[in-house]
Amino acid sequence: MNARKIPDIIIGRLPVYLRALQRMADMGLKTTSSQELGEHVGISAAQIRKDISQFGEFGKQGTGYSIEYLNNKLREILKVDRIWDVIVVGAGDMGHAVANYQGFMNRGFHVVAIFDNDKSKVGQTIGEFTVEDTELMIERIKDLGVKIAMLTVPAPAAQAVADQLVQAGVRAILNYAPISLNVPNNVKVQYIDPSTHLQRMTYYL
Amino acid sequence: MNARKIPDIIIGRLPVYLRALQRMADMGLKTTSSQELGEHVGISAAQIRKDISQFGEFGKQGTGYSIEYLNNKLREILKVDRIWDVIVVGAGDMGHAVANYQGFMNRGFHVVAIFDNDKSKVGQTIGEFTVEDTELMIERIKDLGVKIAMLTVPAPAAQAVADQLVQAGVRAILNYAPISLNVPNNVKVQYIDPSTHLQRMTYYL
DNA sequence: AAACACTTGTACATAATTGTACAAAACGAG
DNA sequence: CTCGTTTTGTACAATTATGTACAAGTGTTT
Repeated sequence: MNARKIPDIIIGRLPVYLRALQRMADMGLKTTSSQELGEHVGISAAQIRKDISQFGEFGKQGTGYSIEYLNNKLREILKVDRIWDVIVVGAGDMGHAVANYQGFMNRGFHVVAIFDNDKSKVGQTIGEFTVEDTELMIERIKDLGVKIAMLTVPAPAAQAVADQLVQAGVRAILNYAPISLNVPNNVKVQYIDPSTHLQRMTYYL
Repeated sequence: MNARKIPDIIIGRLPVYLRALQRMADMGLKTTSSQELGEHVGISAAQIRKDISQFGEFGKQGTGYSIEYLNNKLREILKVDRIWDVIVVGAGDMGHAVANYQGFMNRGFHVVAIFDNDKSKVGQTIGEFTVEDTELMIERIKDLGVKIAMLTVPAPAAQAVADQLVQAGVRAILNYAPISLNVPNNVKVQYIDPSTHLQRMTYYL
């Protein structure tokens, strides 16, 4: 695969480039430059060129990058040139919103099931899904072979659920609960905590 | 104020420390150490000590940090030792979830209004709120003096709404729309795009 | 076909971030 | 009160990330 180790900070920028490229492609544009892309995403042109060049020479001097080609390459690099099945744990307001969100289409993800431990929620329908019992979750995840989970349970329950997910073979967790999770080294966690994001901005107000 | 300029990467970690400290305080704990706090949040003890020491000498050798005191200091530094009014734009599934989210309490934020441009949604109730018309948004924001907005509109509408928010005096935007926003330098934006977060993890799968 | 404008990929320089190590302070045990 | 343990805050070193500058390739215009 990729010979040398790519810094995670670069990996973190690639989805942002990809999002902008997909938008350009949707608008029917054919080529772009590091300059133009940089203006869209708020990152310097040199940075973008250096990031992209970690993975190969995808541009052409004088003309820039083919949007379609770079788009495909980035999807390949990020392994979203396929569809990943994803489960949602927690059928509260956030679980509803995430399960119904149409924005995963075309980004490489597909929600296949939603779980909750509240018996009064089990069996309810959310969009096209029926809420399943958390008690059966580990087996279901193993059967489905799902590697990615979104966690929308209350904070006090999050670590216990994360432990179950790890046990079931999940390798990536998108955690909406406002708490840091402890997981083994081979499991990745990303955090979405609106309060944390807001607090990062109030410092500057 | 603070004499020297603090790097943004440090500011970004403070809300994570604060979240862990509030949790410890809720559990009735009185003191902690950079070591212990680091284990909770997954950051090295030295890093935490250095980050905190940017703002003063809040710890005591041999015993560590008073949780209550450090908690208060961080809230002060991040300016969440007060309650900030926040508005939500976009009354879709995500707008609903965000407006009803109870997790902003005790973190320094209070949702005061929700807007949508869809006339069929205007007037509907969401929890304790009544959806207001985006056409009247700028005036309402100015009247309320709101400085923080959460953007949960579809991507194609996001930039136009952001422009209106800036015009109304908003200084911090939490953007749930999957698109990069262009705003003046004195306005901060934070992004929440689950697909982007997921794509950052699939690279490692 | 020469001149020009544009743009990449990278070498090199600069800046920012993180890690290491330790003096100094605090506290409890004996 | 002395010794041993703990833990902070910081000086210094190492690493990582970003910015600058430019040779070289591409296409367009005259």
